[in-house]
Amino acid sequence: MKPKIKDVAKQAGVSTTTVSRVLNGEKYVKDDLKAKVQRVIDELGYSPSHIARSLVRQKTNLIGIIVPDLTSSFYATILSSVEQTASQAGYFLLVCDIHEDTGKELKYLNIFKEMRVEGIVIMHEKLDDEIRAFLDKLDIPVIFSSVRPADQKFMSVIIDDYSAAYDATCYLIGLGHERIAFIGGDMRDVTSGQSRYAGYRKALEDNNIPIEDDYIRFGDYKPQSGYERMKELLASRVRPTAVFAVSDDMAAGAMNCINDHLLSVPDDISVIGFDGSQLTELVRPRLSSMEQPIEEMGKVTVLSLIDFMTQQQTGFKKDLILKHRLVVRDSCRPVVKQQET
Amino acid sequence: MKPKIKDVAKQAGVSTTTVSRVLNGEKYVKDDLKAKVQRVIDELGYSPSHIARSLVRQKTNLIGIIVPDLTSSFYATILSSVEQTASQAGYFLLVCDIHEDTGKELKYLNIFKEMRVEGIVIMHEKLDDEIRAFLDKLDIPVIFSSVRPADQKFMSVIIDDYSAAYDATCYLIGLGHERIAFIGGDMRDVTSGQSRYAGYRKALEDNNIPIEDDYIRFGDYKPQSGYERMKELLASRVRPTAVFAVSDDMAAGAMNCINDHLLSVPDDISVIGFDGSQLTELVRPRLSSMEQPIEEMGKVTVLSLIDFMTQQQTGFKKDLILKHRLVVRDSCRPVVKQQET
DNA sequence: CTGAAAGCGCTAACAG
DNA sequence: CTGTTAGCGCTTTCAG
Repeated sequence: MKPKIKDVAKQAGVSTTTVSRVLNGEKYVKDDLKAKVQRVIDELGYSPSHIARSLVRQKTNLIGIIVPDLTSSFYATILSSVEQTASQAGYFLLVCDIHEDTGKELKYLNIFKEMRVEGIVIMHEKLDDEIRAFLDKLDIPVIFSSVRPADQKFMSVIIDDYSAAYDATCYLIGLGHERIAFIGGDMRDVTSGQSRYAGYRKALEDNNIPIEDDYIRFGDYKPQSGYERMKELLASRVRPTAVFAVSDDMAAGAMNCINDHLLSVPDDISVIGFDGSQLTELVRPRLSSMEQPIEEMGKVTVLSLIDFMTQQQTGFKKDLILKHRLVVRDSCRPVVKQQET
Repeated sequence: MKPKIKDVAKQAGVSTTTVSRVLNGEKYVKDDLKAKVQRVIDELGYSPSHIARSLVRQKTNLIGIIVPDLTSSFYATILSSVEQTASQAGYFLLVCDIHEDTGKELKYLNIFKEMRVEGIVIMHEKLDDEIRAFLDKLDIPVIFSSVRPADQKFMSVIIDDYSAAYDATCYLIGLGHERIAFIGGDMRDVTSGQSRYAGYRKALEDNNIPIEDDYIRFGDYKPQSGYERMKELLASRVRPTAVFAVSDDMAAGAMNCINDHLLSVPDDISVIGFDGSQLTELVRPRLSSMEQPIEEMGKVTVLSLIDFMTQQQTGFKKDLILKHRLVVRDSCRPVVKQQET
């Protein structure tokens, strides 16, 4: 089998303690001994067992992460940034892609616990009671990234989704639009569902634009749903002149739908997305979007989590609000006031 | 601190052995004892330490995976499928995103070894000598996914990239195209670089179409490079009538470039991509592409790896070749023979 | 059916 | 500077 520290010790004619010391780069080992031990280690191809170490050191250097859907570039990009930051800090990532399966989430949370991960990041917020209960009595630091569950108990790294949606809508209003349709997300999501919807409504209200229920639809953040909701929107008695979709994927779907109906973006209808994904530069016209600082979000998530893990300060937990930013590209244009009442 | 098996045993008035037995669902425990132990476990919120278990059982249930770039939807999608399959089989994933950093790869390979992962999947093939040497003397099963390093020593799950590229090119030829440009990948990649390039050349040769060096460019699989290589291609003395890009991302970039030059896809230039990513349905016109069975690839990768891990049959290692498939969408059209010599 | 005892591979006092 | 001695938390013979 694999060589163990004992084998190295015997082979080098020293005690396991000494081997352990050179392994961990401690001083107080004579240079010649150190060299000899190192040579034996290389010869044997010895590699210390992280497992045994974890057991005695009570430290695994593991972080567990729960992603809703790796197939989505938004989550994949955060994950990438999270991995980057974690590995730089000497932590390793145990990844679980739940694919909307709550059962799998609970199972993994349990596994994370058994694995003695030192921290957990969660990227979705549809917490059912069972999971909430589990999290409540869990003594491992948990941080939410890009979402914020209703409970105040957890730390979150997010943008101000309400303001971001408000700002996006105001941008459209500033361009002269009044018939502004909204393609929202899942209303069970407080962050990306409810908050963005509320921001949209508030913007209209503040500008004295009546809210037209017919212009409001909800999708699942994916392109296909954007396409289909847009199709419904196009069937409205009076067509909207602008659409705000709360994900770039849905916005892209909506754009395609508009095109397939022989209408033009932005000449006939302006479209604005949300997220600031790579897609914005790939579609034509390029998609204006309310950008989330995705990379930074991943980075801040891990850094805060590690902070939380090491400081042991179970009290003080605060949300971290990152800044959103409107990136104007080519998919929106001032409304042509043709049919002013 | 966290309760341990000893605490449960004491609390329930039994030995740790008994607790261990109910933990592992063994029979030979009286029902009343089993019930009592279970109750104590719940009360204490006891969760067995996977670490300690791994140490004694010599089994970690861990699989390490090395991804070149999670930001790419191709890899993210495979990863998703890999995770799905692994978790169903009771394995957990330790993920490393190397971001083209060979140093990080070696570091992670070492960590995987220390972690005693039971298997490793690698999704890129730029193996430098150091990594190759490391892999050679590693006694953990390794499988490559979507790529195949030059060495015969490793198992790979791939498509036949040569034939796929050949077929894609023949499709264009079948449409009457003769001025077919090629936007390749990294020629250091044997699978997606060299093989696809060779397939392209062979298809032209077999059809007696002279190979025009001016029509051959190489990018890095990303949209931007597709855009830029296309720009060069458009500057050719005689414009190509079709372009074969070896990634959908580059194909999409090329399409945008063509559009930005006020030319039309497919009226002026046909474009075919490679991979079969979600992007193909998102761009307009929808992109015809040589599709890789991405989901299946992830699944087969894990299943074969586990097979390899458990069978311990170090001999028989064979590549698994999955089938590619041309998916025709709207980005190609028969050439208009206007300037026949 | 149940428990005592011996490790899994390593580190951490504590002596020398 | 170096080695001895206990464990880390669990499973697993081997008796009873």
